[in-house]
Amino acid sequence: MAADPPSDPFAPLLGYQLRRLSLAVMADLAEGLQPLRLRPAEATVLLRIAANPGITQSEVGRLLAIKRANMAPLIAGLEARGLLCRAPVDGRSQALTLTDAGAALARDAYAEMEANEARCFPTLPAEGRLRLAEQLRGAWSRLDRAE
Amino acid sequence: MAADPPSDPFAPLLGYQLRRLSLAVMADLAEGLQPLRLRPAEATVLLRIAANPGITQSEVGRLLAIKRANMAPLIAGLEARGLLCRAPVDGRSQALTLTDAGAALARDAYAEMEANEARCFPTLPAEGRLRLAEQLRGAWSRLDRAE
DNA sequence: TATTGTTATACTCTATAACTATA
DNA sequence: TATAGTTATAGAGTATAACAATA
Repeated sequence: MAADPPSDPFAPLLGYQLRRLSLAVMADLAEGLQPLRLRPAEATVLLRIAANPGITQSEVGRLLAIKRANMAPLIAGLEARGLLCRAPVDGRSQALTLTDAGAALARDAYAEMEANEARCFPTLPAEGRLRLAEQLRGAWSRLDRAE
Repeated sequence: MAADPPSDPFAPLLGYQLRRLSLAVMADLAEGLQPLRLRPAEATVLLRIAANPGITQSEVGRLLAIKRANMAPLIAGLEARGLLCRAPVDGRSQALTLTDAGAALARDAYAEMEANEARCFPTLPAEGRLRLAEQLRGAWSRLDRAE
């Protein structure tokens, strides 16, 4: 067996390293959300509605980069669990708001996300974390616009 | 319509921002690899074998975090296209090496990955890119070990 | 014409379980 | 017992196309 670790063609590739880290963080988050019976995508939808009561389904999709076609079953599932309500606003759009149960679950979900951050980035100070988050946000924002 | 953009609960969450950026970068890469008829996972396997001729299938999986069960059809597909060869090493393991066509395609794939990096991170200097890549690698390496 | 929401469907990657064969 | 490879299957997220209803 060779003692030398082989050269790694992916070491300098930010795209690859980003993906590996993102997958590891998501796996930790998915596990943490399991007791709440929420998948990561469902949790983000819940938090988005909590932050924007009355937002429409397609606007949630635009903000979270989830296609309309994929929003439909997501919202239907959350509604079936009594976590959110729909109220027609103009005949084709519906305003989404959380029920009390939905709001409570959203709070739990956010607490879990913060716990996930603490588990995954224990050494990074809060300041550096925020600055890095802003950099990442700027990068994908530019890319999404370029498409 | 409200003029104020709503508060963003995800702004400070590194996990969320990492995921959005990773998805945007991967989408760009997938598009760039399409002319080569390679999916991102196939390209990484090809590059890993190019860097480690004679590596076994399960070792590739370990290095790339791809489960054995998912490696099987991946390798079979690449072999069916004449991109790699298998040579038995001990009756249950097989050494993987690229054919000439596979090696040529791996070079093209790596060129595309570098082009992808240039498109996605145009402002980041090479030095900062490498330092960030190392940080990300350290982070997921720690997380993978903790599981 | 454009937008909202929906359904159907497919693709990519990941996950587990179970099996065979070999070490 | 542990490992290598395989098969089958399921889950999660994403993608496109097409449709009805509304603006």
